[in-house]
Amino acid sequence: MAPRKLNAADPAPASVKRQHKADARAASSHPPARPRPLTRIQKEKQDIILEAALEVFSLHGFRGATIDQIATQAGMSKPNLLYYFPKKEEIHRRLISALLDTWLAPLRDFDESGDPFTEIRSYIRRKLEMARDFPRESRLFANEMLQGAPRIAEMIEVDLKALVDEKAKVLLTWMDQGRLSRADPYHLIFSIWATTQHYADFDVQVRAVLGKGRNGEGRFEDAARYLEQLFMHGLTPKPRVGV
Amino acid sequence: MAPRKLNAADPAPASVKRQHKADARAASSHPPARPRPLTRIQKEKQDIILEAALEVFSLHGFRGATIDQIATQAGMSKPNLLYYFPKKEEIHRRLISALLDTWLAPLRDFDESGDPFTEIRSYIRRKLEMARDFPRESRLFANEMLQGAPRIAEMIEVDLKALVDEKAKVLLTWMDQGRLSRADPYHLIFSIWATTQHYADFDVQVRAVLGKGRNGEGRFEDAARYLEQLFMHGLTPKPRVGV
DNA sequence: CTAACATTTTTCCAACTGGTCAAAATTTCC
DNA sequence: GGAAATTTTGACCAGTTGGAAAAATGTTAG
Repeated sequence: MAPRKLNAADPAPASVKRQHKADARAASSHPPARPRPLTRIQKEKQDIILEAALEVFSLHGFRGATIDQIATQAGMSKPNLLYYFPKKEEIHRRLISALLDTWLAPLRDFDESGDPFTEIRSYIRRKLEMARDFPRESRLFANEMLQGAPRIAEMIEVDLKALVDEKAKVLLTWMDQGRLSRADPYHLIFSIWATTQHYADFDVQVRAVLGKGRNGEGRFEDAARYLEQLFMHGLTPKPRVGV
Repeated sequence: MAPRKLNAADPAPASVKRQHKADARAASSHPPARPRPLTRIQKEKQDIILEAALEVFSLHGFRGATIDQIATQAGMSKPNLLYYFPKKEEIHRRLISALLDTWLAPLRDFDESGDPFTEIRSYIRRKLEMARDFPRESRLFANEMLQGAPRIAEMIEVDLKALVDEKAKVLLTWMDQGRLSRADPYHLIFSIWATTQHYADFDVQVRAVLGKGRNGEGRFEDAARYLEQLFMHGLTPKPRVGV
């Protein structure tokens, strides 16, 4: 439930800088002493706010979302919300960094010692499950990407790149061993990301095109079946394909 | 250069409703007479504005973009811009409908009488070229989708669906003839959309992950090679694949 | 009960937003 | 050249936005 951090961007110091009087608690006059025990109530409210913010940000993007909308969604007044998160950006930052963490977990679990096809298949499954179960997170991420990832540029240039480099190497090894069709490992990963996240990010379009009849969860089962077939066949090594 | 319209959403009546005094020209007092000859200069300025708006909207989405930003980008004052497009929404509407038109052209050209693999391969190529040459259009579209396509819901539910239904039928025919591996045609189309548009919509991520060394246009050539391989192998019909 | 702290609400504000309007500058057409 | 039409600008506005201040209302430990 608490996977390793890709990048711990929310240490606390930043967010507590001028926290409500709560930090003077327990101690009396230490300069920037014991930052915050963080009440259970506080944690709860913060979660409610983050949940509401996810809803709003994922739909309208950072600029398009307003604190008022988030507050309403969270069932509280704007100033009350600002009591917990003094800055709009803070809320967004928290969401993004929490997101990146879980978002890349499936890729991290990519196991070199496993069977290539089993690994790829289960990676696709997991990504697809995430698109189904956490579409808002996916859209939040997509929104950030569309805008040029101003707030997470470093994260993707350093941490994400390192992770993908590592996994690309694994894929290459498998290819060298003839256990996987030779193909650009980076683009292979991109294509898995793209095809799976598509079902979250372009959900409206998918639903519209599939029509009313095919909109239950079945949609994702069909997608899984199709994608498995595509990637399994597409990456099965073969001496050559008769033209 | 002027493909058939998917949906002519900008007839004129709406946009001329209270146009600058220009419409009183030529005639003198016809009720809603001759709507608009539309000067060459007007057309030019409008194009400049639309170009600037594309830049801004594709980056920030509808709500996130401001008229001031667009005006600055277009090198004119806000009131001046509003002289040409009295409403922010008008600009956006124009962009979207122009976009849909060209965006779906490749799919429309999908030819039943052609060879399945040739058709699919060239469809992928074209979509990839569009991602390369018109990334902003792609992002504008993606932005709209992420937000639930409030402004084009009907368009995708009717026109787009009809087009995809038609092409799905073509794919099914090919599959029945054993010329194409049996697979869900809708998800097949989705996967092509997803993988190709990914290179426009997630451009930052792609660049970051590929690293500085691989950022020239070569990126797209690699992608094209990879995707062709994936889809060609993935969809080649075979009696069965040994597990 | 009450002092100390935590939370919430009310009020307010300055900056920004989409948009108006009339005057000024420019272009067009005779 | 000059009247009429078009285009551009500057001043302005009402509504919204992110956020600050402080008063009001809990809550809790002694």
